[in-house]
Amino acid sequence: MKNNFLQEMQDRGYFNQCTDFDKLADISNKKPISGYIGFDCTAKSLHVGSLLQIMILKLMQKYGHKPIVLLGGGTTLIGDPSGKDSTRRILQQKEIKNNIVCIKKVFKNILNTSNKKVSPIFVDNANWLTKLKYIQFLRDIGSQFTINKMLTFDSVKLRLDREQSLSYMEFNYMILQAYDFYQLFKNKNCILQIGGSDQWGNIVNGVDLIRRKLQKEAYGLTTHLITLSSGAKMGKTEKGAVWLNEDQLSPYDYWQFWRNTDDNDVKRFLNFFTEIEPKQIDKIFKQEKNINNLKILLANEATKILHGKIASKKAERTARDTFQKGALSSDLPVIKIKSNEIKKGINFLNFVANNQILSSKSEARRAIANKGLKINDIIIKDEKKMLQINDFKKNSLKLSYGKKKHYLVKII
RNA sequence: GGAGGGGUACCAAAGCGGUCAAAUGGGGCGGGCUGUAAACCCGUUGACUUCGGUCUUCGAAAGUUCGAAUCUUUCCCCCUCCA
Repeated sequence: MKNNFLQEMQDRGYFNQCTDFDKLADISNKKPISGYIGFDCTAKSLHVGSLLQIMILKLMQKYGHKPIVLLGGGTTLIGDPSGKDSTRRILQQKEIKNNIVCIKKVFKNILNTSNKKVSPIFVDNANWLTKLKYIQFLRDIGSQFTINKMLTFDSVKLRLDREQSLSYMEFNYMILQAYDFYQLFKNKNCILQIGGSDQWGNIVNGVDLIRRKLQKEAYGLTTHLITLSSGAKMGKTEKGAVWLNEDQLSPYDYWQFWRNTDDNDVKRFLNFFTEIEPKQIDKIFKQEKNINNLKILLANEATKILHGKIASKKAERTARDTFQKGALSSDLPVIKIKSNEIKKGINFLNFVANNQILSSKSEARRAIANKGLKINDIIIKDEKKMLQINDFKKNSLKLSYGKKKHYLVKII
């Protein structure tokens, strides 16, 4: 059985496994379906680790299916033990609510919200989970699960094998996730749950629960977890985690993240994180031999999806100006200083520490000792340096920390 | 509830009265090489400093001592076995 949506899932390398591939293909050939993916709300923004999942929601839209975005306001109160060594910090409900508001923005940027047929539905499982009655829930839902089976799931087993504690609270996570699927199946006619391969157990539990309680078939599908060629964890820039929200990571830094992709990951990432057709990607790879041009393509396309065409172009231009021409570019982060202060001279160490370029004066001293700080591409050697008016050209100077972090200092 | 083991920097893990701001490895950061890549090599990794030092840190608090991550007491937390 062939289905365009699932075919592209495979072509792009998203697809890992499915509870019943053929039947799912059959159903989605006949009519548009609804599918959901759950997202954690532990931070104010998602990061690239979640981007693959969002791309899948986008792909559903492409083929006319309806994506449901489940923001786990309820499950985040508990914390998913999958793949974690220790219990996470427990967040307050208020904090989670705020996180949800912030996280939603990204989905609105990336997904198609104008076409009513495929525009995403947002749900928050706090709406039903926080209203559960304990005894009733145990009788209705808890009775459907056996501890024997639950103990065999990796999320539980690995923790126990490594002799790390797993609280009863976390142990319940998989039941709640199964219950989510059950709720969405009943109320939103959602027949599919998608997740990373580490979610397989949780997803299967949901499918089982639906079968037992409703005698109906739901489907689960998982994606490969992204690994880097280097084996490192994906999602780091010069400035830390790769957040998707613009206020946490600028479009320029986001662009830079993709620009710095490992050679061996470029092709996979073009498939994963752009909308260029897989066949087209093959063709481009045959034509373009300069890997750096392909990285620029990746950066442009990926940034376009999240921040839009204009921001993407601007980031590319800034990168070209700073790296290739060594010139000042207006899109670099700007630090403003007052003209009367600069006339007196500003202690450079203080300046660098106070503007969050480095976290302390000691660190700044070290950076100078390691030849890491530059003004207008000239290495600073003297830690007692004072910033002076003659360091500036036309009221501005380029301050660099390392090779990739640049700032524009302006006199106002 | 009983018996034992343990809590050290971002993580893992040594140290068990002074030479400890604390070995080593990983991670991070900077430099070199290069292609804004990988690999590799070098440096660095508490804060402040007039570069002489000073201050804060080894689960928490109190104490012994000229001197404590190291010894004592109390408390908190984690793990294993038994009940």
